[in-house]
Amino acid sequence: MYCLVDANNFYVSAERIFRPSLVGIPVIVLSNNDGCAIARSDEAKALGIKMGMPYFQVRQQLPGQHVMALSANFGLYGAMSARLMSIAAGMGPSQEIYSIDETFVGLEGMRGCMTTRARAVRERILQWIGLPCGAGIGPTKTLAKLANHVAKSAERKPGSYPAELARVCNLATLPASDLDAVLQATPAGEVWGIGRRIEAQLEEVGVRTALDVANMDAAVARRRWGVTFERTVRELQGLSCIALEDAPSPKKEIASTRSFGQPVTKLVDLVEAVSEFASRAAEKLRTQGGQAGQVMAFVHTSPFRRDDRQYSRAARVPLRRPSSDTAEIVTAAVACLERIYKPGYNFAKAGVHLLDLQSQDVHQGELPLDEDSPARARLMAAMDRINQRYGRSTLSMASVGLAGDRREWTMRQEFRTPDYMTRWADIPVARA
DNA sequence: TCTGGGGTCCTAGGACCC
DNA sequence: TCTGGGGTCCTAGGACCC
Repeated sequence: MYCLVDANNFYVSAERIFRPSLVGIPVIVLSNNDGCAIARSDEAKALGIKMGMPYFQVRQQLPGQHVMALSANFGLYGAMSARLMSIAAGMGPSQEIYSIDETFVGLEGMRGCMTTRARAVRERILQWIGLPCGAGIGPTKTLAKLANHVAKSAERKPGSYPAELARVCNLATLPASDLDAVLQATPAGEVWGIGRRIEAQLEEVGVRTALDVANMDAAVARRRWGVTFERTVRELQGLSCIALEDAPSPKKEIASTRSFGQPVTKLVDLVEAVSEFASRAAEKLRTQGGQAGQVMAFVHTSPFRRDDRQYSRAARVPLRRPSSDTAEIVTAAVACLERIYKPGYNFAKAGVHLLDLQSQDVHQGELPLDEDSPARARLMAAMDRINQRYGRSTLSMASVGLAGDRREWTMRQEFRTPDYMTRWADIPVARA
């Protein structure tokens, strides 16, 4: 059994805690560059402002509305998130922090009424830190997510679901017919794991609600849409397929990317930007105690500027050995950039990814042999002595290959006489 | 004129091997 | 003139999430 706790309009709610004057008016929080709306208060949603809507469109469409727009303050949201998570953890024995404003809590072994418990936790969060939340409970993570959606909708859109499911919704205690009704009232696209693309494809075959999805044949689901979607179907049917990840797994990839404030065309400017991104990424890497095996950089033009010629490319370079050194990572990122840069384009975005991450504790051993070290000369001397004593190629560079006489490029010597004087096997034998 | 950033997982297809 | 079957590994790109 799982409980999903999730803050309402998290960024906006976090801002309102410190600026109560924002309560009751339309508020949106903007992405970097003040580009588009990434959080909206209920009042802003009511005005028809969509998630991800560009800010300039908000201004065009709602001239007289006095929508309060704030640039994102991620430091504030992070600090608020940590408090939210620690209070929500009291709900049960295990916890997965799923995103900045959402957490799954595992309820295994818990006694008593989970609905009551969730209500208490929700109240505590509201009272202690002022964040309004919804909570959903279900036998699988997908159903807990769905329950959370129901809890929020029932609270804010009266009539969408039974009113008693508002704020805290426990699907596990619902009679089967009521559960079916809830699933029936939920569009397929609201289900966790069903995005726009799959929703449209499901629509084509007449699958429109969460109930329709739950009634699908798992084998058919897998054949057409793959295992990820099959898991979604089975989870809706009540079979847990997605485990709680209570220990945050180390990152497999670290990225630092930005859109530009204005189009960039010159290589020098891109070199600066990419160097900056690479530095930020290297910092993050060191924070998690990791090393990168590869560095990737990309640039692309703006797909929104229809009249511009479009260009999008990425390149990657392996590091000689895994590193978290800013200088090495910047050098590699700039080398990528120089391979992909083309003049004559309006670049809108660039970024750096660090790949093949591994822990700092893992080391590929290596002799400390810089080219000018005295040890290097001794190494060569030892190599020569060994080869003199045991025969040429006893020690050689790996790039020479191991094929020996079968190598393609060696000269032809089909008629050579034996090594009478320098090879034991070839020494002539005198017979009496 | 102005359209975010950071992730994960899966799959198809190419390269390669025996 | 004729050219199989089975497998692995890697990568790019799609899809999804918040």
